[in-house]
Amino acid sequence: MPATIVEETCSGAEQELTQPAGFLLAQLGRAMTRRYRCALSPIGLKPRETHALLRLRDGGAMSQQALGVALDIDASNLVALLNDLESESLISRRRDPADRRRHVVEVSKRGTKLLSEVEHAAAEVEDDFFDALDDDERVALQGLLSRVARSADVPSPAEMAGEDSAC
Amino acid sequence: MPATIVEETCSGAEQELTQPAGFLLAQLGRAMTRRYRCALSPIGLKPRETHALLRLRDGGAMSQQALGVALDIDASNLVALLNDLESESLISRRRDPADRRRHVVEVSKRGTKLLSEVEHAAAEVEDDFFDALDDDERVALQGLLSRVARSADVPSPAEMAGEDSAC
DNA sequence: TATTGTTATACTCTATAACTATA
DNA sequence: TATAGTTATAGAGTATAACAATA
Repeated sequence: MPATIVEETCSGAEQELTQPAGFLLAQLGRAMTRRYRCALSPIGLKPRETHALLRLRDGGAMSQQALGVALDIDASNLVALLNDLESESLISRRRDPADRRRHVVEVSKRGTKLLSEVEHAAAEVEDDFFDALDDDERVALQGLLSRVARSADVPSPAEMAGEDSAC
Repeated sequence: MPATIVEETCSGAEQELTQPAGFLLAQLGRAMTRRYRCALSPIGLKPRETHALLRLRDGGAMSQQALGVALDIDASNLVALLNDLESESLISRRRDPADRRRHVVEVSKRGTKLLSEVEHAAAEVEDDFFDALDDDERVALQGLLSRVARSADVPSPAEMAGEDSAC
């Protein structure tokens, strides 16, 4: 029996293959989202909705545009997301009296209460996902990612209109 | 005039808001994928396809299942992806004589040649994305992410069938 | 004229189940 | 019976353009 192929296909164990950090990041991000979705679905929230609630609670009330930039989600897609949250009374939208084009978005009391339940589930997912890292390493990772996020500033598809480069 | 709201909504600059590492990871992964797509589209490759080619070149020929696990992509979705790559002669599929159920996937010569072009573009994207980090920090990030990837072992949606937990 | 939010739409990605051929 | 690959399909996510209200 040709052990060669068996070893190749079944290897799995310890391939020290170094893949580009970008692809690794993209892949882990997807895996993380999948786990969030799994853990949050019984509560009735999607990962993105949860992230929005967290951001609104910790960042305070803000316009939809500001929230969109913060979550790196397109403004048009944010509308539907907020509609869902609003229909369940987890957030509120009100016109900004200073600029009536704007909607000021805010977490409701009900949303805040739900967040405590959600936060526990989410923290559990993260704790499991980052199991290989000790506390110091998790802080280090968090710091590195935060700096990347702040610098990359995530041009967000909308903000790239009118540039000479493609896309 | 209510300066409160103006400051809140327009802040932008330096909010030291610490978001959960998981959501940060998911968000950056999406942003990274978007940039890959932008940079790779003129070449005619999608991020996932590029990742697959890289993995096949660096990991050697393997079965579709093994590739699916490596890329954390569902086996059924992998089929279409490989069909596209094969139709452009970038990879080849051949039956494994030892187990005729399996397809051994391999990068073609043409695929390898294309990869050198692609790698340059991808590296440029990454270099720009991780601009805030110096070389040591990039290595550190890569190491942390690699360890997470290896430990989390990414259960991949398919592998979770038959467990008592939901999802 | 530019910006905020909205709607509609097309496109991609992901998840699920059922089928086949091999084992 | 179980596994590798395939197909089909529904669902979630994403990108794009056009529009109304307001600045």
